[in-house]
Amino acid sequence: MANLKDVAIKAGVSIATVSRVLNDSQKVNPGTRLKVKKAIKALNFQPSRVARRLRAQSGQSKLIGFVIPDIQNPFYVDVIRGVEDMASKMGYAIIMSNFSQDAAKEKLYLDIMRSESVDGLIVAPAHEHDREAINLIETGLPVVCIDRVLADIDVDVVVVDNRQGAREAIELLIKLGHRRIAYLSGPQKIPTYRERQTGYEEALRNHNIAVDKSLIKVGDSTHQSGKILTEKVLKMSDRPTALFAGNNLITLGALEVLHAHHLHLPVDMSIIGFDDMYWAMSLNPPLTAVSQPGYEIGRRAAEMLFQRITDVTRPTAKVTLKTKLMIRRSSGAPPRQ
Amino acid sequence: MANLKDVAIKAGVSIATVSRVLNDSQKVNPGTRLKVKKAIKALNFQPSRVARRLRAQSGQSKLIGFVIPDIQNPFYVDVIRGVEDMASKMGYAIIMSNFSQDAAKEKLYLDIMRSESVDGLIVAPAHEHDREAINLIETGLPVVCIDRVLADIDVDVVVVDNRQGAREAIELLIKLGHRRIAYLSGPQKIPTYRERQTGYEEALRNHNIAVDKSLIKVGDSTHQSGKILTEKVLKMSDRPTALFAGNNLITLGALEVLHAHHLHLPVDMSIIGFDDMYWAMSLNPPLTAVSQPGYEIGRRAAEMLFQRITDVTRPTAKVTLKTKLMIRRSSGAPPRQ
DNA sequence: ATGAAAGCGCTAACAG
DNA sequence: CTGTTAGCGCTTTCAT
Repeated sequence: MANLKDVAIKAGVSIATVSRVLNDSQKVNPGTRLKVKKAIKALNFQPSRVARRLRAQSGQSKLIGFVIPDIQNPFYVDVIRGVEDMASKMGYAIIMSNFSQDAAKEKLYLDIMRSESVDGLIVAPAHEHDREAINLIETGLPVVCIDRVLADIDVDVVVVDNRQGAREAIELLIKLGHRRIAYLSGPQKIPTYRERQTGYEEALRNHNIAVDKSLIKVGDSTHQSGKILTEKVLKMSDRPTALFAGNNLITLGALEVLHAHHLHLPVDMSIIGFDDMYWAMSLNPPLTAVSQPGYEIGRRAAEMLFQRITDVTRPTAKVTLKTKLMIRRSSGAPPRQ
Repeated sequence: MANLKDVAIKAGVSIATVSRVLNDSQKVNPGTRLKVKKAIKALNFQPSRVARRLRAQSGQSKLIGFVIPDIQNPFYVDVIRGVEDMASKMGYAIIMSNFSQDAAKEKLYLDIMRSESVDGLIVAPAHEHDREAINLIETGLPVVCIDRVLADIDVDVVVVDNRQGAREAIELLIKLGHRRIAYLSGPQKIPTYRERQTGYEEALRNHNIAVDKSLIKVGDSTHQSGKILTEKVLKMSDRPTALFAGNNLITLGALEVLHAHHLHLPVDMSIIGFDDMYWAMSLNPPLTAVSQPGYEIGRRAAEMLFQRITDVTRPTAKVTLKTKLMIRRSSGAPPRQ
């Protein structure tokens, strides 16, 4: 690969001059500039981002990192697109890593990001006491958390109103006549699932329906877990008439089991999922879902990160985005009596 | 961030010694090693990958890049996981970028990868004459192509037997009694779609069914395109009895339209999709699909890349993986007469 | 307007 | 076994 020196020689100038035209800083004689540009093109020269970053002070690398909890979850894919669009608009490059909910990998990638001298990082902490994330923030690196908050530390964050989103979903089911509604939850240590549960319980209480703890099934946030929890629900003697799934992977798992049991949705069982998917209408019946604005979350997070990189001292902010209940057919009609 | 020098001072040794314990190269006095390790921990020191990479000769960065055509497509998500698992097993870090089928972005990210001094790159070329990809390979950077081959250039590649996969799918439909089968294709300039079409036509010819060009609908590789093409098919006066969708996004779009028209699958219309998804069983009816081993493609591609990085002169190889027809209910029973 | 040179953090060759 | 030192490719004073 050609370097500055090669270009300088070819153009008959010093490397400083080449660097100047590269960054079109200061005054460079138009003639010289042209010569240099020609040399750059001729050599197919690309400045090394690595050398640049080594030289640059923090905040000037034009590089951010994004550490993704689970790339199999379409929600994060939306977030990625949002981050990316915003970043490319601002002239930033992104490096992303997926840690598949594996704590060791999370640490590994967080370390890599740090040692890649990123200007800042977007992180979805594993849970609210995520030591890795906290340590990282304490080093002073600009960080924006998404999806999940962190306890005991002040940090920029963009989240969604999980409680409200869940409540609306449950209220729809109640309005439709359901009284026994199961909640298929992800791990309780993840705050989002607790918040969704709070919304679930609130809706029930508001309508004078006692919360039956046996209807709250807790697993992890995977497709597989959705299957297991749904099987459990179907085995119950006083089976609920509706399901509220804690995330989209759980929803998909639940649907698989429901279909396998040849249940007719929504008549035999109603279901609402947390997280919409662009292909929710390809499901049969089309899925009623609490839509999180994943793209917007990504966009806002990137935006906040750039602001913090520019001004490290600005007060931290918490942005809470609204969910939207997408009413389709899976929530359906009143339950059979 | 602490650097080598800080650690050296703290441990009372030279930076060379610190570097040695870091790379546990050569002999270092166990006592000294301990002191250094202690200093490293105390300062929470992390060697800069940037500086390391600047210093390293090509092939020693322990960093590979992966440029993804469309992260919304679950197929690539599987590939990512395969690449990642293999890479982390081999001690490589990955940087990935998604270009959302946007040629300008593809070039941008390819350039960034190059200027990040990656040791090698995994690429799914936009099409077989993708200039960017070809230029890149010509610079001598180790590259492995996946999913799509490149014309006129010798490069390592791992693909799938698209022709065979498509043929099996169509043969199943024929066996089920279908005679009029539509193919919802992605862009013809992408070789995979042409290969799938060849398989489609072969199956038809093998069973003495004339190929009706009006049944081959060409769009792009998106969900939206799947919807449009399916609407077209449904408007045909001599509507086909089965659909073969060119990729999973197209499949999902097709399903959405089919359900919207209240068609009963597979009785009113049978469908087989190219590309399986882990939630194909969550669809109703469960989707019959040609499963591409995405994870395995990623694993193999990473493996080949590491081999090429180690030995640039080895002859290039083409790995062709088999697809597997996952017969579920959407392909269904014979068509109504 | 341009060039010379220092130095970002690290590794490796060489000396001791 | 350990220290000294020369760069890797670039940006940025400081001179000219």
